[in-house]
Amino acid sequence: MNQPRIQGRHAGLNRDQILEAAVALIDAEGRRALSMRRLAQELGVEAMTLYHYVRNKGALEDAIVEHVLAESVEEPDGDGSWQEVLADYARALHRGLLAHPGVVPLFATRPALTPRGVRTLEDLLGILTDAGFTPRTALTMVHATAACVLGQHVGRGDEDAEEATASALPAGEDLPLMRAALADGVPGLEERFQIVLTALVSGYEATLSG
Amino acid sequence: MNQPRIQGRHAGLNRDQILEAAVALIDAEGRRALSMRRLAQELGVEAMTLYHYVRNKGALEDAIVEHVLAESVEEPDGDGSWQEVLADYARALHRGLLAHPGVVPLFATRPALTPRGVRTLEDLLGILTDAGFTPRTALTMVHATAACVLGQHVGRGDEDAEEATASALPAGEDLPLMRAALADGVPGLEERFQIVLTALVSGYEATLSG
DNA sequence: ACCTGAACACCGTTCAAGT
DNA sequence: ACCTGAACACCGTTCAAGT
Repeated sequence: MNQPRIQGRHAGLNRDQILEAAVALIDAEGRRALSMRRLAQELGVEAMTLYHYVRNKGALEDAIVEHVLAESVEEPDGDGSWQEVLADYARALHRGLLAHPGVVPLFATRPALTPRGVRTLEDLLGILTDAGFTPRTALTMVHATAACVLGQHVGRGDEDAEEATASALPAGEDLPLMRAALADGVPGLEERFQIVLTALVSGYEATLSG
Repeated sequence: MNQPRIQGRHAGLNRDQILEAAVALIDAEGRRALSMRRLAQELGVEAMTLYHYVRNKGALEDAIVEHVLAESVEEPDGDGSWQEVLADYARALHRGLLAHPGVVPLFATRPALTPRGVRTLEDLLGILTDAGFTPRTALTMVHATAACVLGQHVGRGDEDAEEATASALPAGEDLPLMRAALADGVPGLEERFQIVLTALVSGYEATLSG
């Protein structure tokens, strides 16, 4: 990556290389490590070079979000109940965010889900409307579900914030239920994801029959 | 706020003033405007002065999150079904985030919900365990619900990212369901919050009877 | 105790210039 | 076309010094 190179010569850079390097940098050193200068260095190039491929840092962050989404969420295969298809979609997003925890905060700032991937969305809407939801309700459900999944990942901060919660319990106070709840360890991300997904799907079912 | 003041004299600053100024600054100019130097200027003080009240910028951000939470979520009153109490909790958080959209990204980076407010949490657990949930499930439910609410707010970015979604629809493509879904305008934050809250509560109910 | 000034090692971004 | 160097207006944070 840090090969010296004759000045003024093409570096042979392209947009995807930049995005992959950016994601790799974030995965390795956290999102605070992502700066135009640092990323350029990682690519063996001067910072200004990057401005030939992205308008500015904001656009770079948008592109990173898109890149991670495109990598984890794929088009639903035709078969399976709407419940399974929606759950698969949620699980794919969940896995994508698990794989790149450092990019989660970028989702928090950037336009979010599916400026691209409209095709995937259309397919999802098809399956949901076939099940009896209106197009508008279906779209709201998909967006809402994605936002719930994202929400579970947000605020996990520097990994073991969860440990902190446990030890931050005021020593003196009388909090029997909190202590009982934490006896088998702090409920983690996976547990929250599971309970949310189950509840949402079963809640949407109730909407349909009600 | 910008009164001149004799150098070396006490500014009469305190932590709450700093936090309120910080939230006001974020509300007025967005979270990118929050810098130690800028906040200090707003308080008529030198940047370094702030370091007497907060360890560093990260600690300041944590404190802002706590401050907004404390302001919006209050202890549940004893009566009402667990469904109503949980919904009230979600609505309070929702309103708090609506009131301070600029702080939403801070929740995305910081340890999140309830380093303080453990009392509120204990009360919520009491109501949920009375209804038949185990303490651990109850805690997971509360955290998961809060994360879902937060998730709806995340990625709203600079307000009208939603408009962008509508106009970003590829002109040529055949997306009848997307277009039908968007015919009455893009489903907004409020609509997503509503559908999620309803689905979660009804989904949790199903867990209980199942 | 509380506040400041100068300094250090960083940022994103512009612009004109190199090959 | 693609890359660079210098410059501008910022950052967070340290440290020693003022009152």
